[in-house]
Amino acid sequence: MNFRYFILGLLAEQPMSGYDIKLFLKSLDWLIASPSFGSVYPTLHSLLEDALVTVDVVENDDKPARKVYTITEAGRQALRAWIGQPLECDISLKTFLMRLMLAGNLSRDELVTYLQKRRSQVKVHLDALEKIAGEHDEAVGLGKRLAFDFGLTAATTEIHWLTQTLEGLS
Amino acid sequence: MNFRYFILGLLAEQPMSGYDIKLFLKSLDWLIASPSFGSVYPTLHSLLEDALVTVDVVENDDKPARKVYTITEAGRQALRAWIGQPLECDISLKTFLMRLMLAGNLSRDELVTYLQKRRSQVKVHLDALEKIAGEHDEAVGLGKRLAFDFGLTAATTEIHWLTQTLEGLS
DNA sequence: GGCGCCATGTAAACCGTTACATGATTCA
DNA sequence: TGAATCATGTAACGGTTTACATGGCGCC
Repeated sequence: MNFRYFILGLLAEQPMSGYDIKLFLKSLDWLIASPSFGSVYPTLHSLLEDALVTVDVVENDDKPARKVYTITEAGRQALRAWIGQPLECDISLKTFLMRLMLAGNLSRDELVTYLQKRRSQVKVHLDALEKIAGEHDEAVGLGKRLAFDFGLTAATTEIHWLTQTLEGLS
Repeated sequence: MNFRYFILGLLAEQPMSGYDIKLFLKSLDWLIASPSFGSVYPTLHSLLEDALVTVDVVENDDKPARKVYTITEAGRQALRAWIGQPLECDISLKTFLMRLMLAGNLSRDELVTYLQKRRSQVKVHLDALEKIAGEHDEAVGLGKRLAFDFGLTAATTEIHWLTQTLEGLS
């Protein structure tokens, strides 16, 4: 949801310009989401104002100058605080993946806990979906039936993936 | 994304109050998304203003009065226009599922075309993901590797589901 | 010359959330 | 008495998109 910390997290791995960030995010469009330039640049300005990043203007002879942003120590601290905060009942897939991408800032144990928590949350929603899919059962329109079926498949797959990933991690 | 037409689509199946809609959407929270009351009621007012729905105030003795909204012929027309419009490069999973849920307004052929288009779009994104996952391969952080892996699994599963569903439909 | 890419930025509009207000009923 | 559910609504706020503006380079 909030790209602010995701962008900060990307800068924690390597300094980037707003254009770089936008391009990378565009390649993740399907997986996560791609904010527009009109969202990326102001976010960067805001991070700069809060001293979580610094800028270096890199001049190029043939290409326009680039503003490369680098994370500061305060930025790393803020990032750790954001990543460390509990998952609540958040469960948005996009947020899960954004945080997962920044798992480099997590210890192995923290990552395991994160994935386990996600798994239990998906399980809750799978059970809930099974229940309402059972209630609506017949009579309900074809579209709803298909959508419920897709949800069941997606949730089951995610739980399976989480279990396998957790096994690979231990 | 835009709940306006999704809500209109739900009303096409049966008249509902804002509260009913919110409850149903809440049960779909994980699968699609659940707009708040502060979003549902104004949307309903807007639909009413555009004469796409009508209201009936149903008084109850023990419970508060409910405002039950019913779709009009103009509303059905607007809904058909929305559903009929091409998918562009939209591909947001939520939008796909919202439209899928309203498939009752589609002919069998249109539904098949819709699912086929979705499948080809997911395939494009699967290929793109495989490419960037291959590029980043080693060196890239654990988090990114996991996220890419999840994306690959999710996309593969969706394509598989679409293929099976299409087979079941013919 | 025109198109597309690189690169940055701003302002208005849009859509949604959060937080509030109201008020009746039921249950502990 | 207080909390929870039912039921509707408004206003401020926030994040994002859309649409614009700028400007140089390389290619056909």
